[in-house]
Amino acid sequence: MFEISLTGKAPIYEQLYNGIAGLISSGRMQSGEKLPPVREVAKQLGINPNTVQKSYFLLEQAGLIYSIPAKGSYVSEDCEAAQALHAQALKRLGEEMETAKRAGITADEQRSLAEKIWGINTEKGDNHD
Amino acid sequence: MFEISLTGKAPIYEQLYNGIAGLISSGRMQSGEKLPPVREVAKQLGINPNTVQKSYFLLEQAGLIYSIPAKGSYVSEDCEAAQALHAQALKRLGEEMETAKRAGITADEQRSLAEKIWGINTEKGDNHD
Amino acid sequence: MFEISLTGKAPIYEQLYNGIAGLISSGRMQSGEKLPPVREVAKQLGINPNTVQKSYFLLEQAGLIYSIPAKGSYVSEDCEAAQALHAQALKRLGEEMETAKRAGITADEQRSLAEKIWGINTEKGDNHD
Amino acid sequence: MFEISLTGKAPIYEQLYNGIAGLISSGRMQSGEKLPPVREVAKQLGINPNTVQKSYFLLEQAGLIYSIPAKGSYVSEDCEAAQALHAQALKRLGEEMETAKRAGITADEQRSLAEKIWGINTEKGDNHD
DNA sequence: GTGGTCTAGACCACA
DNA sequence: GTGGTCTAGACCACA
Repeated sequence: MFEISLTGKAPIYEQLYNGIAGLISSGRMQSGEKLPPVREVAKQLGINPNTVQKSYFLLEQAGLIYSIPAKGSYVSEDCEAAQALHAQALKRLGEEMETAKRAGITADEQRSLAEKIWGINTEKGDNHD
Repeated sequence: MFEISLTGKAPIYEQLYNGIAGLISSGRMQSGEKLPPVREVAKQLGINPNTVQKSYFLLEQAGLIYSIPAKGSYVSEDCEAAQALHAQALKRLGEEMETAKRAGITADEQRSLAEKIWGINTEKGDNHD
Repeated sequence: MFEISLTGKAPIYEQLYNGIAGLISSGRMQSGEKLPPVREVAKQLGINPNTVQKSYFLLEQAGLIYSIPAKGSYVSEDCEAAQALHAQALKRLGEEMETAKRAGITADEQRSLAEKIWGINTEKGDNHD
Repeated sequence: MFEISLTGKAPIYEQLYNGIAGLISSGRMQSGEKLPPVREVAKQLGINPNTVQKSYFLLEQAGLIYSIPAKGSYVSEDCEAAQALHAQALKRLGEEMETAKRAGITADEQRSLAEKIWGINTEKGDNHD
């Protein structure tokens, strides 16, 4: 369902938050789609329902989902929140690139990395415009 | 001298470590160059000398600096450590790009960001605008 | 017909109760007027008939409406209940004003707000601008 | 220190949040002022530290305070958040007034209430302008 | 069954 | 001592 790493440094609730937020902002979860119940996620991931609850709570606060007690949680129709999230992801990537540059990563290294991740990156004569 | 954020989530000693490591791996601090004394850094940043000490200790462990008791700490001549650091920065950038992609950042957005940071990527003969 | 918010924090039955109670205490629903049938309200609002039933039950308990089995529900002639409701609304507004004051809302801000909602407060002879 | 009602309907963490937020937005807690430690508040109020933690967490998220692990929590210097809070309190008061009006509260009743709470409300010839 | 709140209590990194 | 995370488990209102 969702993926988390229990050994990683990032708190579980944050991993879950980011994972779900990513699914929403990238369109892999659609507006109105129902999220799995708190307790089920907890059972599947082998973590405490409280931890899942925290993630859902934060997602709701961010406007990405809405919860109806006794019914369930659903992806929000509000696309403002998703757009804000996208802007935030962009900002973060920019900051990380700054850090990388400061650490001596060259443009070539960056570009080669990006190609691996996003696929061939329109190097020469492709008219992607 | 160095920059840290007291309110940020990252521990102070880690921020300091990363900051200095970046200066070294990117060549802005040269081999043999003397680092400012622990106590001075602490006073300037308004933090506990123990915290600075921890950062220096970790930098020494990583092979990036060496300390001569009663003299001071110096940037290491050993370039292995710097290379390892460089590899690590690359890895981290890769991970962040993965995360960004998962969050819906497109190749185009990434490229445009990279160009702002590293300047136009026209190292060889590619004329991609 | 009536308005409710499924995503809001307040329980549906409470929203419905308050909405109808407001219509009665403000005179927009008259004594003896027939309320729409439980099932119809439920269908229109897309909620469970039990939930509507609960609201009607509470309205009846409060003396604001009365139900005749197999005929329907009607706004009560009893004005005691409506008066009690009015007193309750007053009390609530007072509490909210206390909260607002504690949050730093000034008398001026309050007054300007009230004027927007109730219209210019110039009932008697006061010429305060 | 702070006040909460264990019998009220509003969740404890929310009462605490609102109480502290009010102190900040109304200027009774100053920028940079230290908040009492989570555990101490919990002990004084006879509630669980987790509940206090939740309030502090939300206050930090709202930008009203910032927490430095192992040091403490402090009122934020950022006045944007406090302004947003003020705007929010205004909005809420407006909504409550709308509700009150819908429930049949008259302008006179409202004004008389406001006078009790904010003090004499510049009715006639006072030149508060 | 569902989301939400809360307690009791453990543990962690950090200062 | 401090904020922060997490578990285990209880209980609630509501649908």
